[in-house]
Amino acid sequence: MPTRTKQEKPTLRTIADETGFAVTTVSRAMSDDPRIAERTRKIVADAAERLAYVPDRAAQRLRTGRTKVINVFLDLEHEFIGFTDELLGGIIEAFRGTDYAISVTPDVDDPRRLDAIRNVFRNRLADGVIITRTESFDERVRLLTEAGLPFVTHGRTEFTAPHAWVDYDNEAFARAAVERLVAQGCTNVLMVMPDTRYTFAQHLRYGFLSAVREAGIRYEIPETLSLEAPSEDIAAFLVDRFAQPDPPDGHVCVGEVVALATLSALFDSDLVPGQDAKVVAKQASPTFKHVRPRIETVSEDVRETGRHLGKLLLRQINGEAPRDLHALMQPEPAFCVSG
Amino acid sequence: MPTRTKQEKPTLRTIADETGFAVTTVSRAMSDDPRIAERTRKIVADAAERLAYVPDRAAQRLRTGRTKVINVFLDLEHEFIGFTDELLGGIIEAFRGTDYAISVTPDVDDPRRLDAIRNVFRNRLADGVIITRTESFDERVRLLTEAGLPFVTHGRTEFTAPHAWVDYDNEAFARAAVERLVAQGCTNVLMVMPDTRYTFAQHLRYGFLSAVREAGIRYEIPETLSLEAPSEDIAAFLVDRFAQPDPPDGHVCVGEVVALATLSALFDSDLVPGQDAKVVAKQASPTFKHVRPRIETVSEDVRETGRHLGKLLLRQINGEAPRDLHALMQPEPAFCVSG
DNA sequence: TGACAAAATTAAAACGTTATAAATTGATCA
DNA sequence: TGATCAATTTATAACGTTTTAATTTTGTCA
Repeated sequence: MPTRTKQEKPTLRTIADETGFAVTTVSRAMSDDPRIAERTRKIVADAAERLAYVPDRAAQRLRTGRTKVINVFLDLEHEFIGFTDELLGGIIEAFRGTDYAISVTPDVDDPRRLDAIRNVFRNRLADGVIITRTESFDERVRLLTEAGLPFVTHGRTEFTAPHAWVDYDNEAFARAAVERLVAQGCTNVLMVMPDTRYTFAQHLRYGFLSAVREAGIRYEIPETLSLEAPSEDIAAFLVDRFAQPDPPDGHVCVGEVVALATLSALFDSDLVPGQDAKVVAKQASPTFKHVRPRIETVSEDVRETGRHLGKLLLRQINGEAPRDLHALMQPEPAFCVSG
Repeated sequence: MPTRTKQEKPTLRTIADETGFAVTTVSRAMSDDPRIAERTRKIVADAAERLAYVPDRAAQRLRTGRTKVINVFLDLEHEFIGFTDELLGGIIEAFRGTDYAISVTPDVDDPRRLDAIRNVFRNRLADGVIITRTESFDERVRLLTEAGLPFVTHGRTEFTAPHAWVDYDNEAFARAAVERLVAQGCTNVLMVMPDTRYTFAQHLRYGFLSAVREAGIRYEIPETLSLEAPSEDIAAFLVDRFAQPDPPDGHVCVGEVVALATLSALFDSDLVPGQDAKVVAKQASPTFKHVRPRIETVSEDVRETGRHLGKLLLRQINGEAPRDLHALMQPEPAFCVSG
């Protein structure tokens, strides 16, 4: 048993007794309230420092209603390479130096997803929320807007009511990817699409189709397959496709997992990437550079995206209207248009 | 403005007024206290249901000192493939159904790392802690033990005082990997080691060396290089090595990133994996199966690891002594020895 | 019937903070 | 000198829960 006397955790009361001021005065002094004399604030600050006082979160939260917690809903079911790490890392970076805690909740893909959101504001679990994999008419957005809880979405919606969002310019990505394939002489390009309920599916499709039409080449979009399918299924589908006549000679890969699946399908079909078919992929993780044979990539800075998500949420919590809180991340040179 | 009247959030008080019982009685009834008559408990439960009552976390926390928060320290700096997602997913799964929130904090690799831990118990931020990348004599473990805060480590330590941990049997992994290389005829195997301060480095080394000696083959452990180095550096080192005489003909890769780096180095040196050199890698993500050419892998079930971390922490919070709270995850068949 | 214990309920205090309203102090002015 | 006002400080009351120590009600038995 250590000799060290079990000393009480210091509270405002402790400082009050120590300095002779009232608890109210100490509380005000701690928040640099101008009503408290400069000299008093100094005395209190010194005492607080000496006693290693830290305010009690629970008490503050009970009294003020502010939780100092941010809730992030993350997709922990689908396969990604480094996406979650980077996004979370960026979000956390944005809150560094503040006293916010980052709480993570799985964003399950079923009706319970709305209950999880309701739980947050019914139980006052967080001051702000970040959601990912946004859909065009996302029920979560509707719910959060109605509840008046600050939130930022990763991905846009098609609601008229404004809300804060951060998105990657997938239209520009798809366009750029097709253009690169065209430049390499492709005449029939394939892209596996995300489920149409996600807003970014529309952006991708638009960018893809307009670039394809502009170039006057053919394209394939597998209708029976989505980006959310198990990557084995995607690979199997492609192997099957490659065995049929007139296979695509170019691939736009919207993520690293589908890129790897595509490369494996080519390999397993005795086709050589870069020769029998060109591949352009969206790259989000640094690890991807080790993939061989090398393929062309268009990069997405996911960590920066996370940082924006956090920063915009913070601004909204601090009172800014969500109307202008947007950031559209640009492909390639990590350049970003921020509102 | 919605017509819906701003109705007050229901509290114990609301239920008390509604049912005619005292607040104390309602509180006890809600926690199924046997001192409260069965009939009363029913009445209160019904009222709570009808009013959609949820207890206020802040008030509970202030009163009881219990936060209902778990703090997970995560490495968000190093490159991984799917590791963080899976571990976090497993941890969250373990707490599903409880009302614990999972809070994530970056585990920075500098002196501040201890401040982050201190912050947790000085500020009563969590009821339990999970730490990763455990070192043989980890200061964080010392600190947490002294503070008496429940915690589980991912990775063992060499302290005599017992604490809860979950670990992967890296000794078995290294041994199995070498044996597989030997079976394929390798005579000079190379392994890039993690920094020696991490406990699992000792386990790897021991398994690796004993298997190598047993087989009577040669080995290489680059001394100037660690697993934590940027993966480009690892690839560059290997390319350089391959240009020198008597290159290794077998590789044990402790992770997917180093495996990709190794494969890229082979490719860039015009060597063919599986032919000029065999590669065995630890596989933790499902995505890795798309890597071509196929290499042999030994799998690690990271999600299951996360689940164990969470479950053991929960048991410890509920009063079990940490002495027997261990789980050693076995390679390959997702088999696990749990204490 | 009253006494007494057991069962059921309750009032009051406390956790540590902040907001409201009131009280004190000191300075200024007629 | 006393009145007035601004500058400081303070007592008190919440926030919503749980715990401690009472109090009331019910049931049992002589």
